[in-house]
Amino acid sequence: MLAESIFEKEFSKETVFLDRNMLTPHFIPRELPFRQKQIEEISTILAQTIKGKKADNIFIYGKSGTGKTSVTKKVTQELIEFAGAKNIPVEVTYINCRNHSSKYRALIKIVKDFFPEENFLGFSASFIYEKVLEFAGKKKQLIVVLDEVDKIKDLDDLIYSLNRANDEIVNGSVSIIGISNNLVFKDRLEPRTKSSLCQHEMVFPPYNAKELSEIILQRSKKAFKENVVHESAISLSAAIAAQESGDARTALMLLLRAGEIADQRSLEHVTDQEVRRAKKKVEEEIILNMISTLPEQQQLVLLAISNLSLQKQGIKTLTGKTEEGTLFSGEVYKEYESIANQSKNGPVSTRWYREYVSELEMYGLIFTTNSGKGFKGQSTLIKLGFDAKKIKDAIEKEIVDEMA
DNA sequence: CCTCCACAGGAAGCGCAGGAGT
DNA sequence: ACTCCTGCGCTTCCTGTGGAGG
Repeated sequence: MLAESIFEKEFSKETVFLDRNMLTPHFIPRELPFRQKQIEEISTILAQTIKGKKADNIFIYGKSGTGKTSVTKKVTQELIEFAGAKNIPVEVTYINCRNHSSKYRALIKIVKDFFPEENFLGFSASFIYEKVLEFAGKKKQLIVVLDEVDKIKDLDDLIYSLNRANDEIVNGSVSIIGISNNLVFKDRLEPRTKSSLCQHEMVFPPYNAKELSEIILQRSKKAFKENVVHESAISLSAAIAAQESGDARTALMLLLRAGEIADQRSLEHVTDQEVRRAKKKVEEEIILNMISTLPEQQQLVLLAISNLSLQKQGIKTLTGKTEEGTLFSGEVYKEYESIANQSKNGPVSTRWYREYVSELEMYGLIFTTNSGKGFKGQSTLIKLGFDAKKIKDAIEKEIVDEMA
């Protein structure tokens, strides 16, 4: 088929969406339901900056998809707008620490935001620090948002430096907002870092099913064409997400995928059937993603398990019935051994193989039970958690990629 | 009952990479 | 630039468990 005709076909294709961006994680809605309290709290604290004072540092904790980032971005955005209109020097810089995972990289990101035309890569840490001081020293109130703050390796240093800035500049200030979904990480910090970062601590609770369905209802009104999405599809998405995590992102992702499935099948409506299909698809995506991040040897173990699952009928118990897809630990190791012998690093020892197996179980990729009575000796019975063919394909593709 | 088999899982230690100290 | 240290992935060794078979 000619490219042109593909474009034409895609272009004229009927779609259930008005604006699918409304359902993606990057989108920040104007209204953030059920977060009024948190918005007020943060606004009150940050309001100090428009009076020319330093705001307290804030530490925000909550599981993923509870609106931490959205609330923070929204509040700071409004702060900037307000300050801009009144000509008050307030600046906000947002840093996702996953991409800027050290003090040095975070500082670079800060100065780059303030001096966009200059390039600072390669300059010494102290020089960059001076640049931050220079900028804040012009009677500026800086707010530094550190999202996924637990990803920073030398966080103690970074917090210390940013705080020290407040002593060295007279008319400006530097305030920090730290965001994390990992609560235990702050116990590893130095006490003074902790007390400084946590001047105000806030917890964002997960949404319940009712809240979730209201949230996604609101968004789906703008994301989809009118009367396309059935009410039951909304409540099902909310129920699934609430049950799993209370995570708004999951709920929206389900609805987005459900819409895409409807488009693919040229359906005019999104019903709970599409949501169920979407759930399966999202789950598969997560699993395949998980597999691709597994260490190579562990992938081989998993490959051995899926190979045998496809070949064998199962094992027989003493009572005579066959256990579908269940494998002995020993035979899996033999299969793994022969696969691994063909790869550049040989197989690991049986001891370590057992560790791999129990790890795979922790990830939920396989199920294991102790053989207990009915079998020779004591062994682990292994069963694959998902479709063997799909897992096999995924791993084999992964291995080919690594060779290339 | 004893021994062998087939495995589970703890303890110790080894080699290595990467960060800290100097 | 050098050593020193430490965590990590892994092997080796070992003790324990429980059915199978003599």
